[in-house]
Amino acid sequence: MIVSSWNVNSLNVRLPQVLDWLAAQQQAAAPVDVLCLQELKLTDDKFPREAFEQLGWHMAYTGQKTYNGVAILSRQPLTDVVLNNPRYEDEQRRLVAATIDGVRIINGYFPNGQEVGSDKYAYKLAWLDALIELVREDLSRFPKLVLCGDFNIAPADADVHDPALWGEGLHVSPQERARFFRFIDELGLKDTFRLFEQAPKLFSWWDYRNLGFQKNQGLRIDHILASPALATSCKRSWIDRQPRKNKQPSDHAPVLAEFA
DNA sequence: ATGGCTCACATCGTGAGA
Repeated sequence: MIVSSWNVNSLNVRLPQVLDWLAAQQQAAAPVDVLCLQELKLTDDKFPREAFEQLGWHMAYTGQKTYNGVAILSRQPLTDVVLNNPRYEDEQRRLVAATIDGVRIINGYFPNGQEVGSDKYAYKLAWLDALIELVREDLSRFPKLVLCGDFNIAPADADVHDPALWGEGLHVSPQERARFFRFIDELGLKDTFRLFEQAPKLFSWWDYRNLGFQKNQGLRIDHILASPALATSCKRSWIDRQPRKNKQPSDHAPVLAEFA
């Protein structure tokens, strides 16, 4: 099973690119089985369900106008679909979970946080705390579990193009990183990307401004975490930079992980 | 160097993203 995650920054704008990307993956030796999307920026009635259904995809999604919105597309049917975190009252549509072929998939668009110390930052931390409890609970029911999406956290300095520049700011602050590592150290999840030898300076997001992509001034903030029972079968984990080279690209690139 | 770009909006400047 290949699981992928892509913050598309408006599914309205990016739908043709998503369809192109999926078609290209179909040509690969091991095609994508699951695609988790974030930042749909559209309400459920505007979700392009038919476009995906025609291609045989099953899906679950929850969206809102202008902001947020998440979806899971799957070749196999989804069961036990949960929209949002039942443990956290939230107007913002940031979480969708489903079980696919015995694997629990939790897809999140984690809050940005805007600025360390702001109200939105406090919301980010509280949202993370509630997610940790949700994942803890799900792990007891689903030994094979994936937590993926746009975490808006760069876990380590290796995930930052210029650690000195970013300092302890948003996406790299100790409080955000501490929560990321609770998934790892406390719940036992593995950052699939770091299970393998990787080249330096590989990122999943680059600022639109100032030629960020061309200069590779990016962050690795999109992640695929896997439970211990699943991580043992992880064969590779990588980032597909290709779509970031598209005309009118998302500022994020898809991340992928293959499980035997 | 905090801007620069891109998106959405009961748009034509503003807020948000990261």
